[in-house]
Amino acid sequence: MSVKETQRAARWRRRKEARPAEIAAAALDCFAERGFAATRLDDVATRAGITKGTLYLYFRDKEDLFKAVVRQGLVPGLVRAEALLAQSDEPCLVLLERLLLQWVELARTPLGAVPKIMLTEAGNFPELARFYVAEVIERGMGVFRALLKRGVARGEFRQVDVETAIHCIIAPVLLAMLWRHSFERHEGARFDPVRLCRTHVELLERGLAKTGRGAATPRRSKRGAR
Amino acid sequence: MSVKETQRAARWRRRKEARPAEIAAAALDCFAERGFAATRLDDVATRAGITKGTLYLYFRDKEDLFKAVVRQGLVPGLVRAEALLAQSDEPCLVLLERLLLQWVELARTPLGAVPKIMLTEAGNFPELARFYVAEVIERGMGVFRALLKRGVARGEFRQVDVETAIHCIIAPVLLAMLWRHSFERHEGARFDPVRLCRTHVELLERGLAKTGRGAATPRRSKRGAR
Amino acid sequence: MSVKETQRAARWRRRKEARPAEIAAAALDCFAERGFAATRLDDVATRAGITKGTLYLYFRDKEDLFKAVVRQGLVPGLVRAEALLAQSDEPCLVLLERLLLQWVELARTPLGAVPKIMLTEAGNFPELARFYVAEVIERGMGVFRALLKRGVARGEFRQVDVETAIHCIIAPVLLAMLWRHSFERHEGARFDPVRLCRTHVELLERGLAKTGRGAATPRRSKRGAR
Amino acid sequence: MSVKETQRAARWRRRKEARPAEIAAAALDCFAERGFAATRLDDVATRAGITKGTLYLYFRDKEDLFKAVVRQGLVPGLVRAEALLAQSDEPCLVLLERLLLQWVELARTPLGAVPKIMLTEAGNFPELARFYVAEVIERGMGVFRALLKRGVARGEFRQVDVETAIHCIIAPVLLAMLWRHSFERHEGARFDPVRLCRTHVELLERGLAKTGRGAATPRRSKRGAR
DNA sequence: AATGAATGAGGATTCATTCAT
DNA sequence: AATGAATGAATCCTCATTCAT
Repeated sequence: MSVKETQRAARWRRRKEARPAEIAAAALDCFAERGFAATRLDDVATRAGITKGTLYLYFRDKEDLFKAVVRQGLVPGLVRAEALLAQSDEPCLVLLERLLLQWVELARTPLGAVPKIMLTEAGNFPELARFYVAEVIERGMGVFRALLKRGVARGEFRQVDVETAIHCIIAPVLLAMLWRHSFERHEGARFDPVRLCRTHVELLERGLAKTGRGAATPRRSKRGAR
Repeated sequence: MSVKETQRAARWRRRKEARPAEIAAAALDCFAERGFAATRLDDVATRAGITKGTLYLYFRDKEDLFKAVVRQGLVPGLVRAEALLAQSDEPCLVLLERLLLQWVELARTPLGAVPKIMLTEAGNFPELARFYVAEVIERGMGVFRALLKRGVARGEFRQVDVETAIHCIIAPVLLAMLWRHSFERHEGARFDPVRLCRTHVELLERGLAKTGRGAATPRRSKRGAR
Repeated sequence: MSVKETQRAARWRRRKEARPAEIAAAALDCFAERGFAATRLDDVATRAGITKGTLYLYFRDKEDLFKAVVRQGLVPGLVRAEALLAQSDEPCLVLLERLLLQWVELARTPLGAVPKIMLTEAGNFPELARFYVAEVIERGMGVFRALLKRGVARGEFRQVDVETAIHCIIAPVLLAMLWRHSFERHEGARFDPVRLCRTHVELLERGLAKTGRGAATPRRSKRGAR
Repeated sequence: MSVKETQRAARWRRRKEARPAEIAAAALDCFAERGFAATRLDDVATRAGITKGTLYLYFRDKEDLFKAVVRQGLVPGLVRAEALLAQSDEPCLVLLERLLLQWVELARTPLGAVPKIMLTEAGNFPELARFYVAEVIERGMGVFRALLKRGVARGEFRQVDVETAIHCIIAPVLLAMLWRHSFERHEGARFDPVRLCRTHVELLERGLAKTGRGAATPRRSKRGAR
């Protein structure tokens, strides 16, 4: 085998190994645009620069492709978030804002569509749903759980129902992502994710703050036994 | 017309008038289970105890049927909310909690699936999206907009970016509904919508409260020009 | 039975007897507009001021209705034409023009659509086709056959292949009617049926004329044996 | 690419290129038998030896298929006619007869059914009607228009209302085609298209002839200003 | 006699998947 | 490894016809 042939073969192999990722990337774009069911494999193939038949060399079927997209798309961001949390020693509120801002950036990318797609397809892919809950949702919530606990432990946050508060914290960011990839594309009513984040953090800042004498206390105390 | 005939006609008419609602109810169940696109009208018909053709006596097409579901299912709640807001003179925070709790109840019913469906299908059914934005989203946000403005005007809430804050307020409730009708059905990780609401309101209570000397202010003030 | 009741009953009966004709008239309009297959019985019923179910009290099915339309619509004109031919003693060419002009007037009425519909549906209703050929076409051609023969016999026309010439004579008028009820409705390229008739008669005048020395003869004679 | 591969590809390609024509041919037969609307694509596919889905690889929809049939079936004849007219220098009457005879031959083939189909469906498929008027009717009339004008210009024909005369000239041939594909299939009353043509040309020969002293003139002149 | 609610067969179209090349 | 022609199941919607009232 000549050198040239070896190189060619190497390029081929590289090419072959890159293929699945290339296809998954193309698929993500399509899924983001139209959802799972409405995406035609023909379009995926075209966007990936191959033909429909070739898809089936790499993925058993449409579902298989979808799984690959999800698996490929979401973990890296989580790893980064976990690293940030582990390494940084900034005030928890600052960290919180940083995390949320980082996350909400996804809204602008096709990856931001994954939650929407998962929401849709969870029912049809129980196994994938399990994977997603375990590997993405739980892990993501884990980051915020750790942060909240740290905040409370350090006295930066007041005592809160941590598990529940997590939902309150992530909800607006998730909403931003869902919105962006659904109504916003077709309908006015746009809103700025970053601004949303800021306002949200502002609310949280007070909502989570330790306060012996906040204006809020009176009402709660009145409600008593409830 | 004899008495007998009148009765007969009445029964007919009652039947005819009941049909759309019956069908819409059956449709809601189907849509909730499989989404809009994946629902077969044949299934809807079967569940409603009629045949496919009969559907078309009452609804122009699938989208029309979905609109009817939305109108029948969601609009009454909005009307009630608007009425409550207009009539009640309770503190805004109390009203806020009442509205959120009322709303989050939907999570337990098939109606709670509608937001998920819309989020999912908005991209593929623009006309439906327009309808939903206009008839439900704008209107629902209108309620919270009015409430927030009233709170600020009366000095019950501090000055906030109202438009953005709306999203922060509704996000957790929406999230609860989406969750319930996607992952929760197949996957553990359950959470209690009511408890979520309470915690959320608790956070908002402080987050929205007017406070000259809250624990939160220091950091913000440090950030200055921002 | 009171006088009033008798009158009412009479009106009813009259009504009842008029119904089929009313319905057929409405059906003609519909058939003329959309053709046989594309006409919905619902539309016919609406136009006749009744409901779909009532149609079936008077006509076995759609085909039966169609037959009634044809039978009702076309015979009167033929009778008139036959009468004219029998009574008038004008020159044959004058009669010919009169007949054609009278006939082409149909182009402007819904009845003008019947030939088009028959042409179309002959294949699907063999029995109706038989009826139409016998009762309308043969009879109509009979009129022109008689006229041509009379013209030849009287020396007003030259010797022609009568059977074939009939087709040449009626073709433009038929074409006018077909055109009017098909392309003309949607597409420019309009033409005036009356003018067509005049030009046609003008051609026929010479084409049928006895002429020992017309400009035409030379070529024919050259072709000889043909 | 090896020789073998080239051949293989060639066979494939030939197949692929042959398909549309094969399908269109099958479609023509079906359309001729039942008309446009009544033809089921399933039948077309079966007759073409393929399945329904394959149709859609080659034709966007039913209308597109019909257009292909027209293009494939009728346009070549028009092109030939146009060429004949452009090249030949024979007397106009001879050309006219040649064109009509050529054209009337279609009556015997399934292609002869196309005018009937178009007449029928023009109302329900406006887009098709537009296409047909533009691509076939206008073009076909153009041939005869040119011929008539040439004849008049050269003094072979007398002055006639060219636009209207066109209709008189083509009407019998059209009628022959319509007849053949409607009543004649089910009903006696046959007639010979070629003979019709001859008689028609014979009439036209005289009808179009320049005549200073034809037998026809007297009546016209008597009617004066008309 | 009239109604009109209900039916269900029927057809166009789409697209994931297969397989010969 | 790659292709792309072919498939056929799946689903929306229409409308002639029936029949209980």
